[in-house]
Amino acid sequence: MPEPAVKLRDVARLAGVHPATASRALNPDTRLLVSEDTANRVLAAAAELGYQPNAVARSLRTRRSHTIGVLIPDLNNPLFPPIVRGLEDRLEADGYVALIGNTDGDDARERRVFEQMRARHVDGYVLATAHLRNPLLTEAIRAGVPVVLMNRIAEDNSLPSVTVDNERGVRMAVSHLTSLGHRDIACIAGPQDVSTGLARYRGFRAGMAAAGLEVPAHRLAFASAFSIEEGYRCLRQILAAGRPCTAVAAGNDMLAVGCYLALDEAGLSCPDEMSVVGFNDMPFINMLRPPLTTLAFSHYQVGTQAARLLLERLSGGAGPAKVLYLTPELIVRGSTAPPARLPSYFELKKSGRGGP
Amino acid sequence: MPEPAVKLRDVARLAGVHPATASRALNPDTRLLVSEDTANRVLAAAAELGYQPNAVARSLRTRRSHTIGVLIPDLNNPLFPPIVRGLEDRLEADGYVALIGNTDGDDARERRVFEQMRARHVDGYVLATAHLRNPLLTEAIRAGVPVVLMNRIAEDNSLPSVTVDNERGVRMAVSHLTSLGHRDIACIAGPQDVSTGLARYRGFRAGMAAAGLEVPAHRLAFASAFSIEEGYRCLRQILAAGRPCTAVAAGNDMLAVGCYLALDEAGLSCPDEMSVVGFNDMPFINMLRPPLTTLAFSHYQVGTQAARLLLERLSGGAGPAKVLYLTPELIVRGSTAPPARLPSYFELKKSGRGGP
DNA sequence: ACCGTTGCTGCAATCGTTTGCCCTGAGCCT
DNA sequence: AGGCTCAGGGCAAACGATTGCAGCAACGGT
Repeated sequence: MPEPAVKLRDVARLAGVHPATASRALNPDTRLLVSEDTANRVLAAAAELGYQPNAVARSLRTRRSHTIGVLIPDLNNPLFPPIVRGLEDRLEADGYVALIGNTDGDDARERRVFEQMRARHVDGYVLATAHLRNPLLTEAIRAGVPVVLMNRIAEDNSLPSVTVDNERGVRMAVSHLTSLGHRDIACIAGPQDVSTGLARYRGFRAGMAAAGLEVPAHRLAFASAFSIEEGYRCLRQILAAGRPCTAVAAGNDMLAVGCYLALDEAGLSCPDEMSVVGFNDMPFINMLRPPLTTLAFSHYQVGTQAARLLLERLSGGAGPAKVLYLTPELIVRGSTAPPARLPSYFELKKSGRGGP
Repeated sequence: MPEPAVKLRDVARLAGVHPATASRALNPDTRLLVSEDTANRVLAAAAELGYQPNAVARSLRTRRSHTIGVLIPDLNNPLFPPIVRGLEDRLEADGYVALIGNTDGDDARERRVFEQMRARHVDGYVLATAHLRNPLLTEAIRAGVPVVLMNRIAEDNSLPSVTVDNERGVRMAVSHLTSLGHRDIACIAGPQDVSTGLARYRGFRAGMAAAGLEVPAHRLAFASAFSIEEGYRCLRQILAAGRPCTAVAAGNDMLAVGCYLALDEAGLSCPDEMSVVGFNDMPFINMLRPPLTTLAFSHYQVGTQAARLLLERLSGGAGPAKVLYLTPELIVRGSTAPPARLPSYFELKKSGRGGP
């Protein structure tokens, strides 16, 4: 027995006023248009009936759905849940809810989800999937819907975004490694068509240059995705080159985890024979053995800040797009140590250790 | 320059028909009410204009929002992202989207989120937060909104739900431990007011009974939440009792991770001095050292099945509530091994090892 | 005493779709 | 030929809120 929902009409009737008046009394912005006396009567009536405005009807009339579309690559990536939590918590405070869409890095799927959201008239988008050049962006802008970028930024800084200072982070990582005594440092760079991949790679080159170190091609690999598999593949590739190195800077923690697998397979121990440093300080990454040295920033805050930027736009704030950079913090854990005094593992390998 | 959205009226005009006719032509269920000829004209017009129906207006009229409210304790718990993905993927196939709400195990917050969703007229709920007795349940049912339970079940099986066979899983775990030679097995049980906590504890008792083993009170601890902290606290408590045991069955993987911390602190090695088994096979749990022996089931499938059950209800399927039990699979990894031949660590402890 | 102002409230249109109902014309049967 | 059914499609009323406009009192100023 579904109970009939109480609507504005009922509240108005109980308060003895016209629905229009009730509407004004209920909305804080228009409350001053009605006398305090009737406003109170309406409020009381609404409370008594347990009135909940019909969000759908309201959206239709006001053309605001109080819904935000959030596009992320994959919720299963542990980086995203805290970010999403931050977003949702902040949005909720302003009466908005988030619609989460996973794109799996697939352009077609991204477009589908985007359209779905558009049909539901989301008031704005938060994108964590933006490639450096992304047709969706121009499309959304043309439709007049505010967009905020998270974690990644647009080529020309033309959109509000919140991200971590990636370049600086990797420079910190490199400087940590060199101060431990490493000179032969490999790099597994992320995809170069997203801003994080690019900026971190630039950070690596800058850090190495600042230390006066070379970056030979055989110590460099480009992952096609920020995934464990790619990290594994890339480190294998570097090891296969047969030239010694004592540390590797990975484009993010997932790639670093892939490195762990490749090291295991090669029978190399971390950090004794190879130091590894990641980026992101994902949840649970500190539970690995060895716990990963990485660059941390508040994921939750990325979410709340992105929400803040978007809410600003939604409430009419115009002006130039703000780009927020969070400062990363180097968290030194067990995966980095001074380079071994032992003969390089490449020598050991030749003498039969290290397995297939 | 926001471009004006194309609406049904425009399509109708282009096709030279009345909006009502266009509506019927566009809806596959009513298409047979218009001649094939006009239907095609309408379809063509819609395609040409890139018509996207206004979901809000439709919802208002049809009283179906094609939105599902999903309540989970915390997205940050790695168990949930795959479940949510399963849900979303399955729902999307039927044109539904999910609204995710995190309750943080807080009743007040749960109620707020629930109301929020009700105001948005969600067509159904999927709850992963259900306590054995939950006022929200009766409320939703009274409002005539279908509800499906995930991961946990209702006291009396009165609601459709999908869960893993918890009791059986833990019996498998216990039998694995006993077959390794363990006899002194501790248990860290989860909260007893949720079905998972209760069923797994029952499974433990059943498994021990089947093996003819005792469960003394000092080898039993009840966690107040499925958290790392509680796991840590509980194992500490058991170790503090000073009575030997060689294995511990934890109520889920989070509790097991807490056990790892307690063992580290006590200077005990896993699995040499203490075997640990978890439940859930959370993402990344296999990356720990040692990799955790645990009970696996497809989280993704929990989501898809829950979605399926709900969609069934939404399309009018009545009948008794189905309760789906997935079969767990024991994944043996490095955290379990035969009990040590060494003198019990409790002896070692007395002789000064094992820290403060 | 009259007029303008101000403060409150009601009226009705509107947002974009869906759907019950009615109308029209064609086809068919007797 | 008349009356029947029936398919096809238009009309208009919803769904439940918001909001421009107008009415209407009370009030104050000259």
